[in-house]
Amino acid sequence: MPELPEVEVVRLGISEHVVGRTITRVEVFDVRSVRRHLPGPADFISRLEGRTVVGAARRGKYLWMQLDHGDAILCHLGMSGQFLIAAAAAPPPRHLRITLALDNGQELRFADQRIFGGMSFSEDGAELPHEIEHIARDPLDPLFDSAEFTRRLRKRETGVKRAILDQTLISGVGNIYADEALWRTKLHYARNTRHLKTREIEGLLGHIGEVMHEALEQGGTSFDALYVNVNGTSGYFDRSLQAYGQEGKPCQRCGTIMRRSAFMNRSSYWCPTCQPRPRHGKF
DNA sequence: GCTTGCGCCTGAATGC
DNA sequence: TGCATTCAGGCGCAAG
Repeated sequence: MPELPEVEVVRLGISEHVVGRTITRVEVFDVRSVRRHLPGPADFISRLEGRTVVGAARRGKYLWMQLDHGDAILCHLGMSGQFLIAAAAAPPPRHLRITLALDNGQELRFADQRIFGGMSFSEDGAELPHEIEHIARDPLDPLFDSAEFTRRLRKRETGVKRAILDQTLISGVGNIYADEALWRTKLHYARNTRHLKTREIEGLLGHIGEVMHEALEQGGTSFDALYVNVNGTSGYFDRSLQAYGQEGKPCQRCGTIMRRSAFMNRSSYWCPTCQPRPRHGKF
């Protein structure tokens, strides 16, 4: 499950291995991986062949390869997407969906088991693809505006976790890091956004950034010439999670048994002592 | 305009 | 053993 730090690692890998190269040939092995490209796979292929990649950019979990003449290839890893760099002669990985052959004998390969991810061509999208103009800046973005986030959060009438998972308010926060940041801030996921104290919002923002920076430090060196990114599971997931997946284990802060609750067709993990459930109508 | 829940996907894990 | 069901989650979209 790639979270924002893993996507940033992928972006760095593409910067190093793909930028400056020209795409000589494109193969689409599963049309569902280009379903966001509405004109279809044939158009996708014809738009890319012969183009040169001049940069790699990211907003939230979206990343795009900037092309010559101001266009872009917009990419999302979804749940299981991976980019790999390999020699053209190397055996294809499992779940290979798209191959971009480069002018140095290597290929950029997109593998994606569950096909939640994909690629599309974005005309004039080099600066910011119009398809993702609605996506808010992410906490690693130097232009992220904390005051604006606080103002917009307060206008919401919903649970705090639901809000931080909303990509139009703040991007790049997934289910796992949301639980981690809420645990660190000692906030229950259902706390009402409208009644959060300023210091609670500031604390939450600080902890979101903290979680992401820690993951980035751990995952930032995990690619080499063979793998742009091994996959979404950096060592961070195994060693450093203090909330997500910890149901039935003692809270690492107070020892209370951690709980899991159904939330938006998935799960929320929380400590009943550190993150007390809001009383109805009170919070 | 804002909030909420569904559907897309596969394969590992679980249940019978 | 084998088949069926459940679960995981990011995001767009439609409905409320």
